[in-house]
Amino acid sequence: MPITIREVAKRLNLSITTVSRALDGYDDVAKETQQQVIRTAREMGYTPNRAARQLRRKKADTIGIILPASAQRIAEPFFMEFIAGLGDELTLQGYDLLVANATTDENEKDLYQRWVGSNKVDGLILNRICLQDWRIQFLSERKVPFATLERSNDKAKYPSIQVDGEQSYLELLAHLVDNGFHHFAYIGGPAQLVSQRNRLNWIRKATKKLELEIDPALVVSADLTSMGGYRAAKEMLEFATPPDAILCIDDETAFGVLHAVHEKGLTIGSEIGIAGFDGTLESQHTEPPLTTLDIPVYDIARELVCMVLKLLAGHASNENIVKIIPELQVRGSTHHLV
Amino acid sequence: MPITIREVAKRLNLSITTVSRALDGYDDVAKETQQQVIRTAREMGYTPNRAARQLRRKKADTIGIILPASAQRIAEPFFMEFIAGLGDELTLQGYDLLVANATTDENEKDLYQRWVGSNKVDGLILNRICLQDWRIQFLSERKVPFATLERSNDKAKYPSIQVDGEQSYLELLAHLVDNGFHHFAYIGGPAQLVSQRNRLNWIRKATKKLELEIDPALVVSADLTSMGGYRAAKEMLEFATPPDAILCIDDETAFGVLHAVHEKGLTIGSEIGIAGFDGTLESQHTEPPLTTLDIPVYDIARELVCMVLKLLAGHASNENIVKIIPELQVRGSTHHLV
DNA sequence: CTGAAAGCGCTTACAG
DNA sequence: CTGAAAGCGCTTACAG
Repeated sequence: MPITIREVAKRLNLSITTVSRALDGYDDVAKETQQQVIRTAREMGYTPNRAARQLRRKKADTIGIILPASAQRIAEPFFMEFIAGLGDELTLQGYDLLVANATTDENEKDLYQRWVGSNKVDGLILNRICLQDWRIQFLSERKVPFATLERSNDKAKYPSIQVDGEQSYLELLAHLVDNGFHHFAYIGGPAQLVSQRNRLNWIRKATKKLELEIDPALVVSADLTSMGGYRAAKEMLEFATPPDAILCIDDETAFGVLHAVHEKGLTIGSEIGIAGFDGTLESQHTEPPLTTLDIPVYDIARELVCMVLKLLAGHASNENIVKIIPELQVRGSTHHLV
Repeated sequence: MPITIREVAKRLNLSITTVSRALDGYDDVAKETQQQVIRTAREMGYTPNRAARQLRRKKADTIGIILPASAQRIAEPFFMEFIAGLGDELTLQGYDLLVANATTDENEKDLYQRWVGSNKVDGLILNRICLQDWRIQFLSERKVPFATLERSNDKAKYPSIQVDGEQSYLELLAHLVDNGFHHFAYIGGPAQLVSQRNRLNWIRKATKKLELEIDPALVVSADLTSMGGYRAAKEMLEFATPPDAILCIDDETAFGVLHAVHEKGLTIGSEIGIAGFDGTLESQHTEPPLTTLDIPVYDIARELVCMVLKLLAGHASNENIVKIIPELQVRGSTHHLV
């Protein structure tokens, strides 16, 4: 039943061509006609049919994000802020956000294929990038615009935001040393993740620079969930020489670590230090509040949207790389208030 | 460049009519023809163009959710789990989820108008229902299928899930009393919210039944954010007779309360009790873990999806109301381990 | 400045 | 069992 352009045209005794052009603001329409068309369309409650417009323009006015199967749940704070940022910026720019949560790897491929093949989205946002990432190859081949958080090793050209944490980790480790911590552990994620490789590298560089040792037995991989962090911490706290500082690949992992350490009965901030990464909103409200390397997740998401939309508009270099430097947020989990 | 039905037809020397019907599984197509069509389509990587199909069928295969302007951020744990549930169930059923985050009330109305007017979505999911809710009237008038979490006072007919916490609050309060707490506070949300009215009612009923008093000065309204909970708690902890137990409208509010109480230096679980509502994943990992009235947010979301899809399929009573009884999760925030 | 017409890629009565 | 044709609601050369 929605009103169509034809009905608006009939009411005004105009052709649908003129109505269409008036609404789109073409300048070859008489000012007065345009005014009338716009007013009447509004009065009648006309909204252009999306499907028709899409079919004609071959554009969906929609950007998609497919959460990787490896993510347990969208429900993690990081994703929440990320999606909020995407949604806000897209809405602002008149686009829509299509979200899917892949359940299995197969299902994930399927989703990409369907969305791209059926023109459901004009572009995509990717995160949790892997060192070799089939998604990047798939989309590049098909020339579908996309932007990513972190870059893979693939040779393709695409805009992205890249986290540069070398200096930040140096600051974090120096801070920990200042507060009397020496015996470091790192709880990371799957080895194929770019962020895992980078963060571990930065930690190694920083420890070398500060002339610290890091026990290989204390460098472990969890799965970016608080449950994973909990289990990993549980285990290493029973070692003969347990760590006195635990660095985590992200805040979510750190939440689980906090829990495990509380259970162990250690005083966080003095007996043991814990640090996360991301600076999620939740990290402010843990007990004690979590020291973390803060990246502006919400703004990163918005920037990624801008990158893709620029690609769509055609006025953008394909190789736009924005660097983000994490900011050390010192909170109670790594230092002792005297 | 995507493959169209025409190209598949040409390759097989068939008409597009036959190809279309073969793919849709009509039974008036020769078995063998059908097999061939399906195989060839797959080989060629054919995916039906969504816009064309939508235009023809007048169906978008998409369900939408517009997060109310009142929600500060999608980034809250509740929304995350909710959206995860919606997304998972929809993907399973071959539908897509369209998400928008309204920024202002105006913008919110606008979004509803656009999505409905332009046929972008076949149905909607609503939450944060108000006692009088214009969204429900708007959608009912236009006969757009929707399902809600909580019911408004409007007379419209629509499927919904309703939380019934009367008994649960009685259990919670009895538990608190058993643990030596008497002086209750409630930090709620805006008065127009159905959940605010209900939860406060249940608390009043329970206190009456248990012959407890509740100081009117300790019944306050925050805004369903942890910051709001933090501020409200900060304030009431300075009262001449502060509460020794704080009930919160949701977990998010409780997170802020925990923070404020930690700052005050009180021992949570013995000196003061704190309880939330929702049973979000995060509530397990606070310090101490948060006692809460747990509702299965993820499953509720999936059920709401099923309700709307049934409405779309035409085989559903419009007045399907499912009741959910919150389950008391006793954790460290309200009791003292001896 | 305005309109008649083609066509985007499908689905679906209708005819054979 | 298969195909020719209409039409979903737009946009956009093209003609006037």
